[in-house]
Amino acid sequence: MHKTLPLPPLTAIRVFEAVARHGSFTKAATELGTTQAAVSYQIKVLEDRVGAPLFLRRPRQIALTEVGQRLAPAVTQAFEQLSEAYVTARGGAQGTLVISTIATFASNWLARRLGSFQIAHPSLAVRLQTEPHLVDFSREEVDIGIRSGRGDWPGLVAHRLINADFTPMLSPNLAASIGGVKEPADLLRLPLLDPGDPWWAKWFAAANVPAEGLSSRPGASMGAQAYEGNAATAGQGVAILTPAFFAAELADGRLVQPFDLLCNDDHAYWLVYPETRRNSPKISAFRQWILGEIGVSSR
Amino acid sequence: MHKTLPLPPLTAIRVFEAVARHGSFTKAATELGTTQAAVSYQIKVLEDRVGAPLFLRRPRQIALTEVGQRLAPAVTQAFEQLSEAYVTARGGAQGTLVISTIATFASNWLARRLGSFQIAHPSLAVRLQTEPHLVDFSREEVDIGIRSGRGDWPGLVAHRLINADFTPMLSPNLAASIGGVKEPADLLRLPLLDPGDPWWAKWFAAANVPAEGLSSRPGASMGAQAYEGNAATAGQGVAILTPAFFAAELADGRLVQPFDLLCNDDHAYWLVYPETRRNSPKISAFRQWILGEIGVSSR
DNA sequence: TACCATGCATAAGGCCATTTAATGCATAAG
DNA sequence: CTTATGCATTAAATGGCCTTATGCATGGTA
Repeated sequence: MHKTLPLPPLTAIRVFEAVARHGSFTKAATELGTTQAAVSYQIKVLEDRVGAPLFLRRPRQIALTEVGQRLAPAVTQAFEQLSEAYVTARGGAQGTLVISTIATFASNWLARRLGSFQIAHPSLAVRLQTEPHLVDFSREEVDIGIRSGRGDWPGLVAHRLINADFTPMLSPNLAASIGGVKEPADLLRLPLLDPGDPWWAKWFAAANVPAEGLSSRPGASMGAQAYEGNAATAGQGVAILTPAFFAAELADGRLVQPFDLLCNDDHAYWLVYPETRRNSPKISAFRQWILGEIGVSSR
Repeated sequence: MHKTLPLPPLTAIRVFEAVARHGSFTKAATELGTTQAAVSYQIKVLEDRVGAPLFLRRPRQIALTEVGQRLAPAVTQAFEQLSEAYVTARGGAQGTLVISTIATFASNWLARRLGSFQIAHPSLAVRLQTEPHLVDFSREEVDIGIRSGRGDWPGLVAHRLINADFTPMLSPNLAASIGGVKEPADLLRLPLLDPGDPWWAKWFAAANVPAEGLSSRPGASMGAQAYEGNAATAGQGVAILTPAFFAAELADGRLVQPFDLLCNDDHAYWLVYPETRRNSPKISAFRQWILGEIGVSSR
């Protein structure tokens, strides 16, 4: 077993490296953005530690001693390696954006638009992972999250993206099958998708339609808007959905929203990330992009 | 031209290296001889600089992030290189002792005894260089000097080795050739080596012998005691020499010192080295050795 | 389930390493 | 001989870093 010799102060080594490279205290000071006196001091510190002079002080010029000559190349190399590793790490840190979100948002909103972000930031690799729970940024390697909630997470910055509004939606054909949906109560004559969803009760209450025993009605509980939206588009029933997630279907007529009445249960979808990383370039880039997208789509 | 990205604080990098190696803030703190809080602080500093977390904080355990994984090996390697270079430089600095002295001292005193120093310090390589002038330690790569003078050099430590006493010496045969040298004036009947040397005038004055026109007497001016000593041993004349330099010749009878009268001109031989290097191991070793030798030989 | 041990985060405060500014000194250049 | 360059040195100011103390979350244990 051998005891490791403690390294001399790294500041001194860094200064030495610069001096050795320039062959001048003054020039090294300039490169390091410090004063010649500080350089002189640090070299003295290092010489004390090494136990021998590192430079010969000739008038208007210094020269490495043998000891200095042996030390300098290795030190320079070590610093180059450090610098390279740091730059690489920093680059890598900025080159991949990991997004954690929930399946609904990913498939109904993000998937369609993410391409424009990647085109705008070709050097950024995006890794999209869908997870059921809000990620813990201190434990998982995730840059940003998109989650529903109230926007009050401690330590996190949260930007409201879209409200979790909901309203019934169905295919035009299904509506026509009963001669059109004129008033809320008409919906009860059609199969409801996932009738046990509390959103139904809430919406019918807001519409002043008595609707008991909803949960006992037949209907599959699929639990994710994406699936229910597909089912509704296929004409299998009426779904209660968030319009913002089905802007495309509404625009091209695959789905219709028979009533303007929107409900919401106080939740919204939020973009979240740690406060401490507010200024990370890739996070800023994504924030700027997604808020822009929201602005566009809500017009 | 590319602008070099300034490295993050090296303290933080060093701490990171230890943490990455141990996989623990606490253990790294122990290795570094500091507190866990300091480690936590430095890691945070570095994470700010890199722009991304380097560790995932799992309960009772941390793990490197991808960025951290990319950074860690290179950093460890760089520090190993630094450490190795430092140890090597330090070893080299302590492994060679450069002595600058004058020819007389080297040949008449040092050469005979240096062997015992090298035996006592087999790992120390000794480089002996003879130069006419007192070396400037800040300009020449020299560890210690041996010079004559008054011992009052600013910035240097000076140990008095031997006094530059002088007294006439000659071979026993030469003395016998005139029936023995009984009193100082007898010397004037023999050839003097380098009669122009001011030492002769000084010594005869001290001996109360009138001796004018010494410099006009024939005789070679060799200027170095070593040569004059040899000439005297060979019986070519009387030399005025420093007894300490000819202890061996006096001991075995090759030379005799006819009179006890010693003169000196206020000079002495000194061991000198920079004050700042007083504690350098190799300098201490040499100082201890040579002062010991002086003690022995002056007994 | 309650309690204890482990490990990292955070806040406040102090200290010392480092820096700066000013000056001196030696030498080379003009 | 004068000027310019470059390093050394000093004292004083600064702030980065460390320490102490405490909190928080988790995992192990009775």
